[in-house]
Amino acid sequence: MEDNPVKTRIRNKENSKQQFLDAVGKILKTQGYSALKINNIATTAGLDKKLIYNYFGGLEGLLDEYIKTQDFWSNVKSEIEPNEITDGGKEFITNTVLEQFDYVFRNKEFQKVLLWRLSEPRNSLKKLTDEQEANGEFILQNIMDTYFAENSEDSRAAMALIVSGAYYLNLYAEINGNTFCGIDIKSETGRNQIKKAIAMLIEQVYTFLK
Amino acid sequence: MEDNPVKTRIRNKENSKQQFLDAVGKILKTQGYSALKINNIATTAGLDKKLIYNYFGGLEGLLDEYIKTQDFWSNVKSEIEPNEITDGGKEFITNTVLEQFDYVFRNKEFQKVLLWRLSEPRNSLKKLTDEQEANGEFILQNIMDTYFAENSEDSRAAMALIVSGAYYLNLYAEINGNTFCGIDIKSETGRNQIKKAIAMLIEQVYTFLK
DNA sequence: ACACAAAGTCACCAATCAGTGACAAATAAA
DNA sequence: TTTATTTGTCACTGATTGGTGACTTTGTGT
Repeated sequence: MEDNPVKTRIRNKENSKQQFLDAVGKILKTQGYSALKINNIATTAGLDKKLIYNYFGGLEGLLDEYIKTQDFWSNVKSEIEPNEITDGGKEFITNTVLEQFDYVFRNKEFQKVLLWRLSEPRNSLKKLTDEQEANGEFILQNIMDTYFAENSEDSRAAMALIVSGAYYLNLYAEINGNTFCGIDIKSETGRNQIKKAIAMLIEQVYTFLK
Repeated sequence: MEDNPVKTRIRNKENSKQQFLDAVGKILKTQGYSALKINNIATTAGLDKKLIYNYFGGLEGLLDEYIKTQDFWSNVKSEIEPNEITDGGKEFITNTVLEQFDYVFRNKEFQKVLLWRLSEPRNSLKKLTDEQEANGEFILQNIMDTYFAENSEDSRAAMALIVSGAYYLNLYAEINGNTFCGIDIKSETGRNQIKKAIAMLIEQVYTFLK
């Protein structure tokens, strides 16, 4: 057994800061962004709320710091070499969207961040969004635009719809929704149907808009 | 000018109930569902919060009652006669989805209800969802399924993605987001691109899955 | 005019919230 | 060991929240 009758805690600023950041993630995942109150966070972190003011300048600073540390689109900015693409990126993009579809499904924290972004105006969320766009723009310009040429705008709009749909269906299925168009989004078979449709729609975009 | 030095209000229960329901809609539209506090609603309605308890049994009852009165899918359950359909419903469905895309864009209250539904588990929201599904099922069964036959599941999955995308893009554009895949969803030109893509994708579904 | 019920207001309570100053405990420097 | 700084706790304030009992005002029926 441990040797401290009176529980003593190692004091470390960076460590404590991380505990607050972790608490934010945990609360977000389990209770949603509306539960991100300063008392709740302090209790979850097991530290005093005063430290949030000392270390982050308040709740806003802590939340912004948390958002800054997040990176949910790492799979999108995978080190791809445009030269190696021979099919206009069809396979790469299909795989990326399918991966993202499953990733959103698995990662509840990401779901809540997406929801948070749809719900509350906030500079750091806006910045997160801009960074995501910047990542996507790389793929769009270097891979899709060169392939679709004068149809690139149409292809972008189609991709926007498909990717958005993949996001929405996962958020929808999580709360208050089981089926969409009669498809059970949380079931294995339902998800496979959606995935098949994603691949099919992208395929159609590539053939029709060429 | 009015004749009352001391402002006297006509006392009417049904009238007051409606004022509360209107207040809920107004707050939802302007501040989002998280601002639906009992004090806020009472102030907005210009009545005492006690009446919310008297008339609706509390905040929950009022919110449930509000949700019950909403019907955002009236254009979907338009009186359509399956017999009159000759193209498998392609034109009808395309128009319906395009209408819905613009309707969500215009109707901020509907946007907030959609967001609410994605955010908070609630029986009345679940019921609203089920009713929407039931409406959609009519179209799916009587129009699409007969046309797509053995491909009906694939067609449903594709429609789910397209409709979901139309919802998500509007929610996305409203808060923290300007562009998605480089398309400005709130601009006239951007929306036309999305609409073109919606029509194109549905067209492709109809030709490819037949 | 009167009584009575319905409609509505108000003052109050308890719980929860953000924020802060005073203090205690641990660590590092001397 | 002593001193000083950092790290952390605690108790308190003031504002906001949901909820309720006692009250006043209005309308209605006799």
